[in-house]
Amino acid sequence: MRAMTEPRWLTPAQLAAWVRFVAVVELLPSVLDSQLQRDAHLTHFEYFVLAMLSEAPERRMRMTALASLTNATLPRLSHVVSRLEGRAFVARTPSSDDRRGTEVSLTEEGWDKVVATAPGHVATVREHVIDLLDDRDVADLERIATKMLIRLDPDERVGSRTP
Amino acid sequence: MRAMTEPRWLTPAQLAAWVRFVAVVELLPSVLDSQLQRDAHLTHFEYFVLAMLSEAPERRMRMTALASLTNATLPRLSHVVSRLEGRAFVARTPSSDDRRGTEVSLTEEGWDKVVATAPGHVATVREHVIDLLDDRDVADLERIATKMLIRLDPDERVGSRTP
DNA sequence: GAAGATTGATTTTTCAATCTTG
DNA sequence: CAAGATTGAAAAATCAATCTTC
Repeated sequence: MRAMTEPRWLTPAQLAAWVRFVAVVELLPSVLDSQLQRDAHLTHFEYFVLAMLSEAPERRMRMTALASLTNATLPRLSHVVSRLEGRAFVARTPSSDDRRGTEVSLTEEGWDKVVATAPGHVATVREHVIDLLDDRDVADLERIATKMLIRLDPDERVGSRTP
Repeated sequence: MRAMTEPRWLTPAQLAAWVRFVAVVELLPSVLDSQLQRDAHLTHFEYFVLAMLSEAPERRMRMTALASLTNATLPRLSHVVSRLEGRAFVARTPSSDDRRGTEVSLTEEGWDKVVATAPGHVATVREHVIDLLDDRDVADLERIATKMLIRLDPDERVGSRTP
């Protein structure tokens, strides 16, 4: 085949953790999507976009900033924003300072949608994830997820919050 | 709106853990898919199907069993198996005992594909996840993922391995 | 009627251009 | 030429039937 420096397989403990973790990664999105689709006709990603906008100053954000915040590519975000725009949940306006840029803003309808949808979504998150974890688990999960993000998302300076 | 018993929001600690965890869940699949797509023209799910088959007795399995093992729905698995069949990595044969059933088996080409692809995939898993975690992290991750699976996947009796 | 599985249509994501402004 | 963003085509996942056998 090709010259490979003897692949280092996972130890039994690592493999056990990986197998379960990857199962969670596979299953969690469909649980979140199902509830949101059923109760609000929204994918989890669409909801997340609206939620991030709802917390932004003036409820508006540049496409690139929103893409980074939602861990999405720009093409993906652009398509989703178009869909949300068609439903009147967001509006696009050209950026005033940089004329290449586009700003997305949450409309009144969009805000109402987030407000109406959030409780059911949080309940799902609690039911399937958070309420199963005690305080120690939560702390451990944050520590581990933070470590992973350093490599998965090198651009996002994980951990540095400008207060 | 409707009668809701005051939504219980997440505590700051829970929210911090959730935000990071959900970012990992969003980012990890594309990292795995990218490497496999680039090096083997396989999605992560396709690879996982081949890998599970490669470890099964006789390298063959019923569709339903394989769907359960790969955390997928039957329609999804069926489409993916069709694609893999088209590439001659797997073959379908009617089940001998239950004539409703279908058995999928890994072909020689499929086996070779897994053998050739596994090292690069494990390297990616190490680089982006496992090598960032120390022994304690790995143990914590398995504990937490196991708790989550109990709710995310109620059918799979997590934790009971018949030796 | 339920279990096992497949199929076709719809929806969403990804990929490769493309366009415009800095 | 890089950065910001969009677009349309291609690939994949989901959803709602459908079909066969138990």
